[in-house]
Amino acid sequence: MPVATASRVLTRPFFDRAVVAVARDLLGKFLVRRIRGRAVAVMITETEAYDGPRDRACHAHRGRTPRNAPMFGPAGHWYVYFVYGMHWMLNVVTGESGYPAAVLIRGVGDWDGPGKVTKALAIDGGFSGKAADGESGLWIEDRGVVVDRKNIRAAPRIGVDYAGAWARKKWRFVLDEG
DNA sequence: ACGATGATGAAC
DNA sequence: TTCATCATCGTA
Repeated sequence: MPVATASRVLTRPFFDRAVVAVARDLLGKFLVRRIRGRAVAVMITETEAYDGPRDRACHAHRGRTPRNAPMFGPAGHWYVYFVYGMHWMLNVVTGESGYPAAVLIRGVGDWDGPGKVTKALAIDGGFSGKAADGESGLWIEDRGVVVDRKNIRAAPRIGVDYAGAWARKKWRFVLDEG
């Protein structure tokens, strides 16, 4: 007899909203990675929003390229890219198709730093453009964790000083310990 | 404070 | 084809 689970896989309607709202709402959700039949789940504790062609910190600011193409696609898909010759960055696409926006998963569980997240869960560019679902082996679940608004801290995004005024927008969200 | 390390995109 | 840049991390 299966036990009713509080776990719910997040689908397109969750992601098909304004990117800043999605970034905030992803705190307390679980990133789940299937490896050899096992599901490894870790709670999302830090995110950043990248919002469209006008946001100078967003990769889509300079238009569509082969790399950032997934950002222009439908919400609920991964955008994964390689930086600094070493690290894979995991983003999930948000908003309506054609509008390039995505949330960077910066921290999960005890792993602070987007490069550590992908390394720990064996995530690489092969996921870019794939759907965030069971088929891709990487998805996000709501496991019933209730996040108090008071435990969410908003701060400027990391590593985007080149973006001028856009670098000062508080589009980074951190889940503080309750 | 800095070097590792290589894909990306824009310029030529 | 070259070149500067880069949504980072570990070590000093």
